[in-house]
Amino acid sequence: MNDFDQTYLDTTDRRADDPAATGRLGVSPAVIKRLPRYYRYLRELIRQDKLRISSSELSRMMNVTASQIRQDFNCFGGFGQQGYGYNVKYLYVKISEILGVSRHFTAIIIGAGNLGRALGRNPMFAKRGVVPTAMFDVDPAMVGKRVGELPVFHMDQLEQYLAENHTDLAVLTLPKECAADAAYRLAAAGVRGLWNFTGSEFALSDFDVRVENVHLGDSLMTLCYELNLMHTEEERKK
Amino acid sequence: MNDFDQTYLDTTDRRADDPAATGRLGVSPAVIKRLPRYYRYLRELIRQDKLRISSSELSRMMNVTASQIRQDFNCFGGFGQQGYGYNVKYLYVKISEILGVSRHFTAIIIGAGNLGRALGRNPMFAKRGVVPTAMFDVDPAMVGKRVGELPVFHMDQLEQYLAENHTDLAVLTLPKECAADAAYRLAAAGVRGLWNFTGSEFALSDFDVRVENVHLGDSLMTLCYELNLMHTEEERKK
DNA sequence: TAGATTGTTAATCGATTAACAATC
DNA sequence: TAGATTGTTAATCGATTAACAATC
Repeated sequence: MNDFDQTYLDTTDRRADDPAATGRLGVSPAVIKRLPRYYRYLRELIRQDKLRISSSELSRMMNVTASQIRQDFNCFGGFGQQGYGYNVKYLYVKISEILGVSRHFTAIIIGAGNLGRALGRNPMFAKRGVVPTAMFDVDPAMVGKRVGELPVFHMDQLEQYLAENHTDLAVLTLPKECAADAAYRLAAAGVRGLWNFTGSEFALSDFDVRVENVHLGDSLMTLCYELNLMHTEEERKK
Repeated sequence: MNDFDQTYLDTTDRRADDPAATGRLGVSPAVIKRLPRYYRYLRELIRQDKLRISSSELSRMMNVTASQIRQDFNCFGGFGQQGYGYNVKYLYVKISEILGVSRHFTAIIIGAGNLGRALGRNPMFAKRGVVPTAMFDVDPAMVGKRVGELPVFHMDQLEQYLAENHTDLAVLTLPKECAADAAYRLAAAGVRGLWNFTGSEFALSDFDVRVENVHLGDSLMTLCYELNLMHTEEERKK
């Protein structure tokens, strides 16, 4: 570690009184949605043993403007140093903190169908500090089995399980029709985040719960739109 | 069908000369990303046998402004009728056309792991007019088997298969490390769309290929950000 | 010190919302 | 015709980019 790194890393909350620095104040959703991508690229830079990076170098890698990168990082109080750039590890740690990677949130998966089982075995959770602890289903053929490391319980045991095991978030991979009911039960039992793959859009106005909807079908359709556009244009040219 | 419907549906390309009407001219990505959601809600309205809907009624259902709905639909030339609203079926057909649902795009799945197999059995494709035809993998234990209806071929057979079977898009569910290579082979063999679940971001500048990246991990992390924020705020209050 | 690069303000761009005239 | 609701223009809002002074 060179001299610079020493001084650089010694930035003990220079702006603790600035709400923006602690991530409390409203950071725009557009910025939030970009943070995980920064996280991925920084992880890769660390893997490559890169110590520092400038906003312009990162901008070339990620295909965004250097301006945007600096603006984004500054929403949280400035992680760089003029004339030097950003210390990769420090930046990675800071973004990890903002994203709660080190909190090690616990998760359960509701619905042990194809998608639920695929997600249950996915290393994605571990990479992001999320710990899956169990799966739930109503199918007697699944209940009592294990999916990878995860035990599969019956949905009837949900409330009991949640009372005994602190659970931060639930992944919803059950049929659309059961989604709203399951979401209500989870929220009522104190689960704070729902990662919703069901395609059902429900309201949980009584509870302080965050819902992240993943509409795989919507994503597929935007691709189909592009393909359709290509076809239409080609036909027009003829 | 009432009198109105008759006249209404008889709108044979009133604006065929207007580029916006045919969807050729650049429609903003923000609008495109909302179309699949309209598609879903309209499908539901049809299921409920609803014949007409106004922008304000739809706005209440979907939690967006009526203004936005009218603006969005008007990017494609106006599907409504003053004083009446929108004919649900007509609107559904129009949006389906824009999204290419009736083209029946063919798809192959590259990577017969957990996620690939889960997607291969997912009814999502059928609902959106996409027809999966085969899966590919390098694992001898999978090659030759079937996943649901889909035969699993070896990756070595990819080019031959594509030469013999017209394929519009490929779903990438193989390991990150193999993604760029597979993407290049697919593009070179004429596949026009890639639905990329690998987390790898590759450039295919030599080809006219559309790539839709699905970063499940990024989605999970934005949820974690929200949860982390809740925790931080609660701790602050204490 | 001189050079580099951030942090930050100002300018631009795009997307959303409001308003209302057109018209069914 | 009168009422309703779109299509469309104008106003607002937010997000991105450009520019540059601060500073390491």
